[in-house]
Amino acid sequence: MQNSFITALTHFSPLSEASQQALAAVSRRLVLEKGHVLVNAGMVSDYIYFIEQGLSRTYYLKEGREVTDWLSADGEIAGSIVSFISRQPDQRIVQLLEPSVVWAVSYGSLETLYAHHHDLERLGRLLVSHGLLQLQHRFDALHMASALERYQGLLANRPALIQRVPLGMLASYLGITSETLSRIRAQV
Amino acid sequence: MQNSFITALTHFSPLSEASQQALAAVSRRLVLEKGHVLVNAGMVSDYIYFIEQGLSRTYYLKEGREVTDWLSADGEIAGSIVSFISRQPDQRIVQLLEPSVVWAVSYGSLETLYAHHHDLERLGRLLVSHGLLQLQHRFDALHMASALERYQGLLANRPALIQRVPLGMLASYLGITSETLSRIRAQV
DNA sequence: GCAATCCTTTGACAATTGTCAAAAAATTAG
DNA sequence: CTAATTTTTTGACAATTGTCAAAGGATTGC
Repeated sequence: MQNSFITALTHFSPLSEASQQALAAVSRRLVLEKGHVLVNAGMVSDYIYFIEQGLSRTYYLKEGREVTDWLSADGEIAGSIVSFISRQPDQRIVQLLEPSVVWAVSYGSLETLYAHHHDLERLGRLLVSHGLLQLQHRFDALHMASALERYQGLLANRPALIQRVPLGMLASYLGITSETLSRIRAQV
Repeated sequence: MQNSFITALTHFSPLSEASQQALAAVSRRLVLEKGHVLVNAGMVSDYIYFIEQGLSRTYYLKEGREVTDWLSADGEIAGSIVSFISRQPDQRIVQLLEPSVVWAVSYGSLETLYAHHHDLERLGRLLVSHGLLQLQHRFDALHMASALERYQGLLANRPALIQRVPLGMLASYLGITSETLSRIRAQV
């Protein structure tokens, strides 16, 4: 077991030596600068990313404004998940907010690996399940919650993001405006 | 291929005869009345359900009010997904809104099937992926959207629900109050 | 290091949505 | 079928949040 990416994955589910090597063979490690765009809008995203170190933001434009959909930091998965899974174009853009080290795996190579290695297919299922839990948790945090509750939830669950992500992006991540978040911050 | 449940699943991914039979052997078909509680709050949910016909609502209490988290109709999966996946207790309750015919499969039997049938593990991955897409779609529909936009989104995407689900439940499903939804309906 | 740019804060005000209460309508149970 | 219960609608008002504009800070690039 050689790299941080595969080490992190095996914490979800064990992998045979063969599977680890096959996965390592199709993963590429990228050292990228802040601002680099991992996925552009309007295309089918062919890659999924694992952030060894750094920070990415997934966002889209709604009525000319950027809406932050997701934030991924060290040890997490990043990408335009909807497009990657559905194999359809999507308007989401994925951009690095910090200089980052990421691992990239293509959809096609994953498909091949899944077909040949049951343990990787299982790992894939568990990773998607984990993603679903995370998304549901995020959904719950916004559902029927006030702007203050949303901010407090973020503070409780992902405090590091508050330091690392510009306020405007955090605001739309929470489904509120920058002005409202700025005022909440001033009060609390 | 004998039942509607397995037929629906094979539309996601093909299953060998052996897998189909193994799955059929652990699935139970239930004919239940309106109001029946499939999953109670505070416990680990051991079953996942497929609704052959009918309608279920997943909800929880927040400050004494019911918050509708999910609605599942004919041909869809129902249950307390968070608890089922995480194997942790959850406050969500799943209740039938109509007399329904559902198929139930236990977590334990699914685990066993996954371990022995790669094609079922793949199907599981694809089902969870599909669930993730649905949840993301629902999230997007509420993110940075007004009450009117949310209602119009529901009207566009799941018009049947508006006929079948009481207004109060639809309102909290959309993250708004009953009064607001009632007024939107009166205007549009 | 400094100018230019971008981001955040603050203010004034408007729009949206929530709250509480009561009436009207619909549904349920006997 | 009718009474009881629950749900939906409506009204009056309050609270929250959004919008626009401008000032103040911070960051970036040369």
